[in-house]
Amino acid sequence: MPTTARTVSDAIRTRYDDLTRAERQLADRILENYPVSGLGSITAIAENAGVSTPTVARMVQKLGFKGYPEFQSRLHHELEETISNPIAKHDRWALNAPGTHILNRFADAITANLRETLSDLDTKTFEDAAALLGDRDRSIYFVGGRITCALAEYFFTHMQVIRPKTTLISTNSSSWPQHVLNMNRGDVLVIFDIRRYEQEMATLAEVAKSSGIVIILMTDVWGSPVAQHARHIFRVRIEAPSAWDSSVVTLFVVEALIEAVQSCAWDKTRQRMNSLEELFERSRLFRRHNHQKLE
Amino acid sequence: MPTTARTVSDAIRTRYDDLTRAERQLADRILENYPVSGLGSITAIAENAGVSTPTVARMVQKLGFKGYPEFQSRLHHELEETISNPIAKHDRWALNAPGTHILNRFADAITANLRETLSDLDTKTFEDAAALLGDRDRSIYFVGGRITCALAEYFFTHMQVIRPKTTLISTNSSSWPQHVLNMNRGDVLVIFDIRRYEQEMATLAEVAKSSGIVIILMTDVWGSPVAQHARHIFRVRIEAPSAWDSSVVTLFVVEALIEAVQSCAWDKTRQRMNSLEELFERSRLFRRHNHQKLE
DNA sequence: GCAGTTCTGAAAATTTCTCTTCATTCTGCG
DNA sequence: CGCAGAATGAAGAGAAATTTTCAGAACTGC
Repeated sequence: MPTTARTVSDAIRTRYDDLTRAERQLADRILENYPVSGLGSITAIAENAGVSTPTVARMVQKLGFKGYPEFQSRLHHELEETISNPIAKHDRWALNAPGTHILNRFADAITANLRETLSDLDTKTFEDAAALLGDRDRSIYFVGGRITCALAEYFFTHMQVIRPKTTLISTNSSSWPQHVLNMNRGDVLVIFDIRRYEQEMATLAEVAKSSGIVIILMTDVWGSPVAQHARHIFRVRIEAPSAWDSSVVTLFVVEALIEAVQSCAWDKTRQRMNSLEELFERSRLFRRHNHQKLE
Repeated sequence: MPTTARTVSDAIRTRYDDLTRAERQLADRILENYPVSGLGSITAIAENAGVSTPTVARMVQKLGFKGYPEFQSRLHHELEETISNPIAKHDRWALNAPGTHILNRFADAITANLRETLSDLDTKTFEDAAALLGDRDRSIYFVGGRITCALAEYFFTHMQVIRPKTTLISTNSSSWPQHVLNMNRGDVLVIFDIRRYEQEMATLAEVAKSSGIVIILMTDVWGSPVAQHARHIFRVRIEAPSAWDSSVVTLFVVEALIEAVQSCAWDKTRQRMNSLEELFERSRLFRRHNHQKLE
């Protein structure tokens, strides 16, 4: 056992750079369901990772173990420590932190939020919203509040790659009138409005709706005033053991929507992404100049 | 496998009366440290209980298993269920959608990412990073790439409320030199660099480090080139059933850090937040003007 | 492209594990 | 005490796992 690493996972990570392709594939698989993954025989672990047994044997030796049996016995000991420690039972996510550590409390809260949000979420709302966002005849606009503008931006950045006609509206409401002016009947406005609802956001929604704009709203369970103007509403749980609300589940919904839209019309998207790739490549060349100056 | 018993321990207990002296001694030993005791080979378990290997072989057959391997594999499965998080076992999150619906697949992937990230995360890294970010003597700078700049912005927006001397650096690298110029020894640079690592980011890190700037890096498990310059590294799992990587867990870490920093020096933070509240109130009044115009 | 190197898995060699046989030991009872 | 019957473990046969070898594949640098 290497003296530098305390656990097997440490050993794997510290030497990850030295591993070969097949070995990394194996290492990833082991870490994926750690430490249970190492329970079975060398054959089982190899098959599970889609590599040959010699690869496993070689890697564990590379990691500093005498052989697979020693590797496995280490794993057994770690497992034993995790299991026999009563706190370790279920409620510990970060293995080397107490159950009350902020990381563990946060993890509990977020999974609860995710579970509750999803069990409340109407699949039809999701499908319909995805279909709207995927409709290339409609322009899409994104707007968020002080905190949520980062989410709007994240959503926008991805959608911009996937399809044309996407616009990010600044959080600063003074720019809103001209945006509304540009919108056409049937266009889609994605609004993020979460606790500390901003009154102007409701006004924006009202005005937009009366111009025939379709509104998709991301909000919390208490419901923003925008709700009455929105066609599709995502009510997300945002409670966290923190002075702040959590945006993790909101981001989850955003990412799921991105994937839904993307897979909807993969062919169209693909070509667009390739073209963009090239452009990014070129702009990277541009930027290399700047970085010369930076040095 | 006996149909009556759900678990191995059940099987042992229901047939305990039929066991012989040596078998009971063995059974007791197995139950004593269940289910970890059955991790090793039949030889190990026999020695541990002070009986011979045939005794073990006979007993497991008596209990209804075909042989020791079957017995052991049952034990492994039980262990696996105990270890892995019960919430993650839900095969359906969104109740009215099939298990293969994108929402459910995403939820599975994200909880797996969360679990793996947290079990790999060194608590000390977390504490140390939080302490750095909470140190009001140091200026904090945030920078992200094309996708991750939204995360940097989210982090920045919160930290800005919590403490002074926070700066968001534009993704556009042409602005970087002047920022580096402004930084002082001991200042903190939070870098988001995830897959599709950007070379200039590594250059920025290198330059910053040589000026005595402390770097905190949020990256994926493959490791960005920035890693060699960073003092604290958060390796986050980002795999999702999508053409895109998931930033959900990264955002989780960010929020946990925000809360850790905030609770660190709550008194100082509180006063600052109150002052800010007032300012926001006033600016809201400003904005009401705009919205009058909007109508 | 090509030579040299590294990586990889099939297969054989080796070790270890599991199970069965069988002789020995133990237990209960007349 | 001695015997029948069950229980136990030593030893070996057989099975499975682990390691090593080696030849082909993949990659790298020129």
